[in-house]
Amino acid sequence: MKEERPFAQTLTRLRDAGLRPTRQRLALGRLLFDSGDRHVTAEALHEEAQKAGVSVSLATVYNTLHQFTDAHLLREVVVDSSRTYFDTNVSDHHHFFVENSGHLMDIDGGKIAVMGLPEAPEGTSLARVDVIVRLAGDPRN
Amino acid sequence: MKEERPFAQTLTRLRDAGLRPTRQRLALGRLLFDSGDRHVTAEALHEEAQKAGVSVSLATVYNTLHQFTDAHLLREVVVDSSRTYFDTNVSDHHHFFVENSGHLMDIDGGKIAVMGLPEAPEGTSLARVDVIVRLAGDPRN
DNA sequence: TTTGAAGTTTGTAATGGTTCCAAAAAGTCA
DNA sequence: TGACTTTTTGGAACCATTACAAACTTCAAA
Repeated sequence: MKEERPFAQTLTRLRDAGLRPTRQRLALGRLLFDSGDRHVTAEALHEEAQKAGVSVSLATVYNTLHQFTDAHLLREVVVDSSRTYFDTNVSDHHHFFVENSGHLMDIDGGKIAVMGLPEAPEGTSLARVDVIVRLAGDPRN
Repeated sequence: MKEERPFAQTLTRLRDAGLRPTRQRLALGRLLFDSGDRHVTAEALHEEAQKAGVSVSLATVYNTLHQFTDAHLLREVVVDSSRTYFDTNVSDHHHFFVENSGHLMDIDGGKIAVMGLPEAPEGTSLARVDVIVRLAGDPRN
């Protein structure tokens, strides 16, 4: 159960998604998937890549995040109209959102149940139910 | 139980909120509150005002929407990162969001119950729980 | 291995919703 | 009315995101 080769895991994910394993996608994939569940913005990931010594343009970060999202390797979380978050956790779950710090935390989907949901109106079908628990942050932070 | 004077209702709301009843605020207030629950974007309300023959700048529409929100006459709904919706329904409720048309519908808060919510983490307090039911829209629309 | 077509990346320009700003206009109250 | 405060306004500025066309990679067939 040890990591054989550094890129092996991400490489497989990319192949399965039909995405060419380019240097940039591999590097971003590693940053995103090699360390548990994460919530990132494009800007933040870009900065992180720079710091890790990986040269990727911001445009590519955006492209990649969207391609990963289309391939269901990521999920977009809409909580704040000023920026878009991408979540590496694509399983059934919800979020805590700390309003003033912009910090996101997962809430396991198994823990929460939404009762009494109305039917999807005529001509539409249910795509997803998002529960966002908005928190007033501690001003001391 | 009839409407006495056209602006009376909005005027009272403004006074109660400590907002001066200017021509612009009265006009926007009427558009917003005189016809049931509504979900508007700044651009849409601006256009609507123009069509109704009310001259208001877009900047004022933004200012007013925010002031109304601060005064709890409106509530902001975050469902789509590309635009901000304002909701004239400030009571406890949730939303249907039709993903491709951008259409929002209220779901009465009494109908839905969220079970199993975790406690707010140390140093934060619960501000609000938003349930967003995302719908795949009918492509025929 | 070479080659060429298709897919990717990149810097930069463009977009679009929203906010900022300082001057002009309107509301308030004695 | 006059003096003062709050609002409104048009236009510039902002900023996250997207668009674009040129340069660069990838990949598989020859």
